Amino acid sequence: MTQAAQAHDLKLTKNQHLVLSVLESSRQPLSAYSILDRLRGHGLKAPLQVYRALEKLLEAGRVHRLESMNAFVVCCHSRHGQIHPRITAFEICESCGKVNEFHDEKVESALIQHARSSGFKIRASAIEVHGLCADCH
Amino acid sequence: MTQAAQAHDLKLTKNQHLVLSVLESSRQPLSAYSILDRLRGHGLKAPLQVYRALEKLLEAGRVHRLESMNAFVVCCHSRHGQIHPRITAFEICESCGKVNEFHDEKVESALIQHARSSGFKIRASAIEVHGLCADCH
DNA sequence: AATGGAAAGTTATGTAATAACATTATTGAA
DNA sequence: TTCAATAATGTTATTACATAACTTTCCATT
Repeated sequence: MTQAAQAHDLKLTKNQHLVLSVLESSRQPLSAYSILDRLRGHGLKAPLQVYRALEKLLEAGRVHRLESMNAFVVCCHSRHGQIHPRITAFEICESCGKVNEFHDEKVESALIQHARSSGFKIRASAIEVHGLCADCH
Repeated sequence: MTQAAQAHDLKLTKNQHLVLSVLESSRQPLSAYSILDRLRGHGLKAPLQVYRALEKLLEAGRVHRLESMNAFVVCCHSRHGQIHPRITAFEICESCGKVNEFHDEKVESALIQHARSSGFKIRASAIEVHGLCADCH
């Protein structure tokens, strides 16, 4: 990710703004198609319009993709222009659907250390834990 | 996962055996459809035949699903009847496609500790690191 | 042999993502 | 301002991934 791409004050285009708004107002991760459904009233008609917006929002660090769900969530640092930690992890509640994004120093250093010892060069990671959140069990 | 499902000496059905064989003979993870393609010569015709076999193999702990790739790999403990560690992680090479399954005590305890502190009850996890393996960089 | 449950077969459909190409907006330098 | 370059958008079609619903076959047990 480039510096420019990390800047959170980049102007969003119309579609990017629409998609981000939908994600921000959702309490759960949304699939691209369910985002599309919510935006048909705003003139969006095709999956690509959503996927292209998501691509830019991902590059800009404003949303995350949950690989194990084929779904997207806003990044908890999306506002504020914070520097985003390197390794992001998610706790995903199978009951209420809520997602807790977190950054754990120990998880990160353990993965980095393991990579170093096996000669692996990390470029991206997907760390997704499924289960029940505190409210649901 | 039940005890019975963990037993590795369970007899496999014809389709389960075919699917497992294909995965074992592949140096890379395979999608369900590419498994199907390789088994058309053996009479398989429909995706469901593969997905059903995969479902059983996953339950039995003989293969893993890579969520970030929509693909499947044999479990490195598939033979041997070993007890499978709780938390499994993968280093996936973006150049040669090879997957390194590993079980890291520090990663596991960090995730468990974080879950405990946030009141989250872990049921499953997907930990997939993408990058370049030692051979490729 | 009868039967009950698991596996397999088959067709259709649902969901996720991208290809290919045409058009419109924006930007930035001459 | 004008024009070229780049980015974004729109549109249609297609590919890839996964499951629903229902039928038939297989096989262990009575």
